[in-house]
Amino acid sequence: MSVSETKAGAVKNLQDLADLAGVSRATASRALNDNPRISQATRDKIQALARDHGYAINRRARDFRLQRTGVIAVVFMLDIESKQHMSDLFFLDMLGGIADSLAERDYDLLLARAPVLDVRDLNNSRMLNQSDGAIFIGQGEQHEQLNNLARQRSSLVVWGEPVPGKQYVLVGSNNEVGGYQAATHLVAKGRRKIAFFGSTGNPENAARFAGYQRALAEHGLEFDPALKFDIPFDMEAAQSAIPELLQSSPDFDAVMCVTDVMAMATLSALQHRGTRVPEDIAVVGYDDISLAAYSSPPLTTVRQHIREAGAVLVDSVLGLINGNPVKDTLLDTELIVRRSSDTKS
Amino acid sequence: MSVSETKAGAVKNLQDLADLAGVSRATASRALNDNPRISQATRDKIQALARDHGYAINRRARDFRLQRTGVIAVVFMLDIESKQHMSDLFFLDMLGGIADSLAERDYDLLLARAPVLDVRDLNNSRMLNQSDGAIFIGQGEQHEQLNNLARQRSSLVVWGEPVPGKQYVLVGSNNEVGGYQAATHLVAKGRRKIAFFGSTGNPENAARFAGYQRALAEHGLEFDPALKFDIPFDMEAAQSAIPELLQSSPDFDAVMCVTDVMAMATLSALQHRGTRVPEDIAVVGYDDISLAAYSSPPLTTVRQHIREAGAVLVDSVLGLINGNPVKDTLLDTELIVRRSSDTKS
DNA sequence: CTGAAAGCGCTTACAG
DNA sequence: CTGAAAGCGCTTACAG
Repeated sequence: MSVSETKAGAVKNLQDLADLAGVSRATASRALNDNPRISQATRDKIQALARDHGYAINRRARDFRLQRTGVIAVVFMLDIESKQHMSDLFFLDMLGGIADSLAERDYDLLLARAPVLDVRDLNNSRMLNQSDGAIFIGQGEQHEQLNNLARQRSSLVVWGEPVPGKQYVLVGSNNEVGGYQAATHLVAKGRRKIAFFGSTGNPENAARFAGYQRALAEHGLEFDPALKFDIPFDMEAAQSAIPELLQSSPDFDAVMCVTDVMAMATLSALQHRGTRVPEDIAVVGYDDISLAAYSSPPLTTVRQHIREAGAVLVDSVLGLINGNPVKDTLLDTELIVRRSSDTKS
Repeated sequence: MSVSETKAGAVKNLQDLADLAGVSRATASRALNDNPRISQATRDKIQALARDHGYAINRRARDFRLQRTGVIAVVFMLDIESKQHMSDLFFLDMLGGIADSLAERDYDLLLARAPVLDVRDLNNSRMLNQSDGAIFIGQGEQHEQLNNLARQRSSLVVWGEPVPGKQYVLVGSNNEVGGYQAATHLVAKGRRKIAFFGSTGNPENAARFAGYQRALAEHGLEFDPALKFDIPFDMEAAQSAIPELLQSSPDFDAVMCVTDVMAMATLSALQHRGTRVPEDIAVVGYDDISLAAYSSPPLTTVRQHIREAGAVLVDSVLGLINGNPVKDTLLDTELIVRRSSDTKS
């Protein structure tokens, strides 16, 4: 028993802990890291001491010493022309999935500071220089810039659509099949004039559109270019564009939207002009964001397995960091039928 | 992430830059930080050199040396009983506001790893020990635990409702007034039987409820306890609870919901059973999340100025870190009238 | 106005 | 099995 057992000396760093245990800093460090070179007895004793005194290794110092940052940057690529927002709910759901996976692996998440207009600006930015790796969500219209980045930096993973000539590791879901599933479902429900809402300026949407066209062709329906509408991502713009379009456009009996958020804006606009959904016009979205089940009516949509996607993105970027070979991943999509396309749901 | 060394002498640290400029590391450091003790000429020269060679101060090392982390932790307090999710859109909007403000101030954002059940668990966690300050969103039912934390750690700000005896800096909006605005609006629209949807287990909702009661009283309406419904935050549970409640409950001609997300679930349930909104039942939400304008019908709601709130939270926590006196802030709420309560909107 | 030196809290090759 | 020492990239009191 020492003279005074008061917790006079708070254990604030490794040196304090080593002093307390009567060993060197080196030994204390190894013991805490369970290095087998240290005797089991010593390890136990030091670990117990750390626990009792509420000491935990200072991770920033550790990372600094190990020349890693412990940080993964997450960059949301926004479609410039269409003013897509970070508040797109799909992005936010995705962010949650990534955050959880990173936390499990003991990495921090650094959020992109601002909408990135040009990836080149990132090259010397703090964001990329001071993270161990980066996850880009969406390719936007910057495929080439991403390729350049990938050539210079090793640990970079992109969520999106595999485009020819890409030089980065890609994780995505099968957009062509997703588009095909949505359109095929509408055809099966007896719809014949199926509109397509959304810009196809980025690879993901272009693939969804290709799937839509394939579905029409396979079912003997002719694609009518007048039924393809370039709706902006931006909710505000979409909200004003959609009613206008509904007024002047040829008739259709179904709409396939390129995101759920756009589909919800469409529902609102349709119902406001007295159109019944799904009786008059069926509506299908894309993503299956968490709110899709709770719109009125609940939204039929193509589910992207977002949480799983987050986990795969994290696994992939950490694989690259650790120098492992990492392959592309394409996740399956899944049609979720709800009342917006099916009175019986 | 390391940049591949194409240039012969890549400037990767302060020493390299100093060598290039023919000065000491100390001078280079001071020059980059625009220290007036260094001659203007030297400062200009070194800063230009840094720019030309793509060198930026390694912020991790700098933070480490300065014994700060450059990180603010953001912790979302979830209402346990009612299984509130982080995906509540209000939280996500708030997160965006905080992220932007922190980025402007050159701080990183560390996201809470998991739903926090008991704040005490955080006390020795990495999250709090290795950040310069923390922002808690919502008090949940853990007011006391927050008080304990605040006594031990200085730089802590809470978003929520001012409750008596709190020992932490608080930022919030005026929930009592918000509730009052919502209910008063419904009364003004001629509604007489106004239901209240939501759990009042946390201080914010309790205040909204108090405002609702005050509005009824001031307008000579009697509060009917049968019209107060304890709806869970959890969307899934809410979705199943609401239809049930609609079936067995006394009649009402309006509903005030404690969040927009709940209001959207209510819209969906009401319309599914054939109730017209707002003709039969008017619905009012709370928060004005970005999707509120795009539901069908668009949602009347009490706006919390979320982006501004994020900025104030960040200013407050940075104020505490810098040792400045920081006062509580109560932001105003604003009634936003849309079609869910007003056919003429 | 500038520099040499110490040190933030760790880890690890090297030596014993 | 354990320790002394170097060093990650910076900043700053101290000295000149």
